[in-house]
Amino acid sequence: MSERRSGSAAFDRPPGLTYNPPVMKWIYIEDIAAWAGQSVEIRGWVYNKRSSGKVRFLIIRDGTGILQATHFSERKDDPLFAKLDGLTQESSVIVRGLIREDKRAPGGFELVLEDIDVLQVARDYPITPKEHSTPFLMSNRHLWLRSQKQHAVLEVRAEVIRAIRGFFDSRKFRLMDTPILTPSACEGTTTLFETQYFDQKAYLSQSGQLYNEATAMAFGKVYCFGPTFRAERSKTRKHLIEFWMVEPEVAFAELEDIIELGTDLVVDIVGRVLERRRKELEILERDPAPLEKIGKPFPRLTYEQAVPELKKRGSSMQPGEDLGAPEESLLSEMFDLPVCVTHFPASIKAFYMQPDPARPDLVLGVDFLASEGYGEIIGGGQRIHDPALLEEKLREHNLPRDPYAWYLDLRKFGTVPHSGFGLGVERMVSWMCGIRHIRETIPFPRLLYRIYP
RNA sequence: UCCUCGGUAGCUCAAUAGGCAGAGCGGGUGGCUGUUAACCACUAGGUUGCAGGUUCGAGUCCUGCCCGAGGAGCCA
Repeated sequence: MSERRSGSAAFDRPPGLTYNPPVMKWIYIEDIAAWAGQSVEIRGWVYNKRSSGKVRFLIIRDGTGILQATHFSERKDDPLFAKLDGLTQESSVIVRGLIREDKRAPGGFELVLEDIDVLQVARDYPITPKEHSTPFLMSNRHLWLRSQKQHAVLEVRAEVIRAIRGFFDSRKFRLMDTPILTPSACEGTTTLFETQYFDQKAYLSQSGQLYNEATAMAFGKVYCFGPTFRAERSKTRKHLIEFWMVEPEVAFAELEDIIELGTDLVVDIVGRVLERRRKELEILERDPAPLEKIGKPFPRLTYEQAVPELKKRGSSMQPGEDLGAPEESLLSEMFDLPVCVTHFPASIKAFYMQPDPARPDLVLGVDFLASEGYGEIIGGGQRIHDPALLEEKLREHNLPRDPYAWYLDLRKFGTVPHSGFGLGVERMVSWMCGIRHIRETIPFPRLLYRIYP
């Protein structure tokens, strides 16, 4: 240990009050392979430690990876031993030493300790390297994020989001952010969070679609990507109260165009995750084989084709009813690929959906059901472009005309057929990761009975 | 909102038929020269979710409440 070189006079001061210029290069663990044979500095937290007489193993994480640091000494009173033995799980440290390739070390590289600065010895970290219950971990979500599996899920999430943005940006879609505070319901069916907007009521957005329709008429092809809020008392593994959704909208596009767009998007995301997040899938013990089968085209069924197939497989649903959770599972068991279900009865869908010209009782909508039973990942379709028909549907659904005046304007000034859909980011991530419960696919999930932390 | 299940040490759980509330992990102390959720020994740690009831005696049985989980409906 060299007091001067490491600037370790800071040991006894509160961290953050002094800055000691690094003498060794500060690197991240994810870049470790490039530094083999050199002495470097790693700044991170103690993940675990082990010891055996005159050897100490310190497992360090720095947010980008995990690295084993080692120290040997013949002397029982070795000053580094004293420091190492005082460390606890999640203590913050700066370690310096030589990077060496070693097959016995997890990850293939280890750091031979030369020096360590202890920023803080953490006391009583609640998450131990044994099993815990989900409620306990959820109450400690702010700390749970540090563990390897949660880390891997959120790396995949970041990759899915990069893939989505890359997909639309490269196809020259314009990103048009839609408002979160809105004056009224988008669809009028689901429950909205109400809030005060100075002297009037406002609602948290449950979809950017209606505004997307306006920006699509201004920019041709657009997408919005943001948080969405549903005040539904749903309590299942597929639902979050606050979730992220990407919604493209394309002027002049019809149902077929949007099905192709959705298919391309899903194939692109899956390919990207397989290409860049193999390591994370491995940590999550997610078998990549089912994902490797994903390619164009996806199997298609109309609602009316699906109903008898479902009955054959034991469903008790009545014609005219919407697909329930058991129906979703049955359909996804039929194929190795996501399934597109189209042409639903108008009665079970939103007011703005375009009726099928051949069958006015059906609408040109599409739901994409992920394979392996991960449920609906995309919902969308073609929107009504005829002004008179839209007015009629508003009346049928008992919706007030005034709040929709601007929406009706879109059909008044150069109306065109147009289509779009919404893709739920968390459902996509849970499918990619093979995680059954959606609550682990977002850093801080909002659930029916949980808003802490 | 409805149905089902659960709440015992900081955490994960056990406790025969109603009869002295226990173990592992984590913490502390000591040991071990290559550990991989290391291991071994010792040690501290309890308002059994809350309120009431039955009983000589309640973690266990009864009533009410609180909290949570799984599922349904709704959807991405």
